[in-house]
Amino acid sequence: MRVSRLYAPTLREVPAEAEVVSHQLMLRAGFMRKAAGGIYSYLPLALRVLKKIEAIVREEMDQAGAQELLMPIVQPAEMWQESGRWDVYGAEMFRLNDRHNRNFCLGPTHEEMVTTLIRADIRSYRQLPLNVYQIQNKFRDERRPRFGLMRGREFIMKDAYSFDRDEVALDKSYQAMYDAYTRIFTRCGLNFRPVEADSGAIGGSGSHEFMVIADSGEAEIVFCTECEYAANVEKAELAAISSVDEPMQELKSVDTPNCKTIADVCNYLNLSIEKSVKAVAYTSEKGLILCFVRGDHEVNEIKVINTCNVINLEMASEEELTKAGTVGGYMGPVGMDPEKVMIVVDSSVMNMHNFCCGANKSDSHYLNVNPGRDFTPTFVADIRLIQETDACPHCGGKISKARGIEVGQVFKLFTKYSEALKATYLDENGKEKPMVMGCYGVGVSRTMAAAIEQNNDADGIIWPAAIAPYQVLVVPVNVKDELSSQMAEEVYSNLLKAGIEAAIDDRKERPGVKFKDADLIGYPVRIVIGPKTLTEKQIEIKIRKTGEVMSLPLNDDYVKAIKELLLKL
RNA sequence: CGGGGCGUGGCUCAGUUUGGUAGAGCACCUCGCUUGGGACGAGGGGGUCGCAGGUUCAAAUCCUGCCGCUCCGACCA
Repeated sequence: MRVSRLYAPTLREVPAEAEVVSHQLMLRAGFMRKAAGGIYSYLPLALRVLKKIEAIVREEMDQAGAQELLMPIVQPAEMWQESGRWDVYGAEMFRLNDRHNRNFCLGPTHEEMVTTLIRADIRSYRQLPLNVYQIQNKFRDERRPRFGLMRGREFIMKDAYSFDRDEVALDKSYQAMYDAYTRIFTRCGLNFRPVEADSGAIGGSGSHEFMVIADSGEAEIVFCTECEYAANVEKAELAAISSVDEPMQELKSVDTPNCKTIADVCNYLNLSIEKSVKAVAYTSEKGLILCFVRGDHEVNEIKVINTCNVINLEMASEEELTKAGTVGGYMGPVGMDPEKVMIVVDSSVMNMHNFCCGANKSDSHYLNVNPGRDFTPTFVADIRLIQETDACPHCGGKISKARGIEVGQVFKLFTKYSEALKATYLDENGKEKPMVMGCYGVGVSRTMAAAIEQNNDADGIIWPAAIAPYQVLVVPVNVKDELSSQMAEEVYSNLLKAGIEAAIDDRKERPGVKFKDADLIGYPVRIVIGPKTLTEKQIEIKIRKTGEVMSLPLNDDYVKAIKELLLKL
């Protein structure tokens, strides 16, 4: 590629709309341009990176026994109605009508499509297992598109779906995908970690997310410093904390004027925060949900959703609290009717004795509250968020927190869709059974952004060589200097002949401009050709990642040397 | 959806308080000069000031409504 012809307009200044570094750099380096909120055009450089990532994904998917196909983006409403998700999916689904006013959507995912496809063609256990995948644009009308490609409304995704005869076979398919994902992200040169993930209503140990470790990541993960355990904080399971046993004391009401937070109350009553219980109120389609955790703990909303088996969970309004006979800041389980309001109590709270909590009226708390005697929960469950002071749920070791960008997820669907959409097969006894499914996603465009998030410096992007748009840039320092120009062309052409993806900056620009753009775009290797080294019959090689500069003699060996160098980047 | 901020040439922004000729830097075009880390000089092109109403002799500026972008909270590759 000749940079003089390359459509990659670089910007000197950071566009005001970009907040995170990957977004800023992709705009500045001429990789993409915005069409609307969360919707972008990929310019040639970005497309090359995407194709590199896709090629790696394809190789590993094919290797793992999956077959590529391509399903429609425009999907009829009927199959979504059949699975029940047409109404559940809500505002996030891009919907449209055809000229006959029939309902369609732009595919946010393809479980319905693939299941209705497969059910028509697969009838026998002999045709299983089957794993199909596609790479395609997905559409989700996000509440809040942000961070450039990290959360777009249109994005590129690889989605795979496995069909097996039973759960044992699903485990094998799942493991094959898990291993393929590990290879994919390793080959992309990313620092990532698979973590246990919430699998929602489907339950079981059925999901892992692949997280690229980055401070700008939207997800929070915990990992053990002593064993292999790693999980999304949403998922991390916690055993009930036991408390020191002590005799029950008499329930007592105390005045706590203007003590609306747990810190206020403990301060005012001179009480240890571990002797207090705080409440968080939510509303859902099943009504009000009051959650109780120890004062120094936090509620994990995902766990609440799973425990109560609800879909929508929102913070309750003061009005709703009044109606339920309580008041914000002074909520407590004592005297609440578990028939009218869901009372969800964290299992650690059930081990506490003589604790303090709200009395459901202003400026008033109870002391010496005891589970069993003073209130009846609707549910007792692990509903709290893991904290860094907690022990590893697996080995009891010390845990640490980090942030991550979710670039992939593997998920056991079991028979959720095959039952809803009647995708069945006949086993060897002629018995009809639902296929056991799994689904596996890679955010391709997000992976590109994540790679930048993790690999950049003040000068620009530092592409891992495996996914760089071009691997080598040849820079003639001054195109008017005939010898430099000629030698640069020769080196460029030799690199191309050797199968190296090279570009040459043949623009009539000053060297500073070319160097700045080279760093910004992030070519892994830069070769500078100018009088300074040419007089010694050498070319200068600079490694973008390390800043290391070396000279190579201008003979037949330099192409080989560069090839070897690239393998190490 | 709720809450904040912002919409002025391609990009970054000034001008809005106090209404009166639309500006700067970068980018772009021409010429000259320059060439190892975003040079310099001269000349030039490009803006319905987000949109629609209103107030006024006069609106980028004041008023009303709408739209878009962005950040903070509930969702997810």
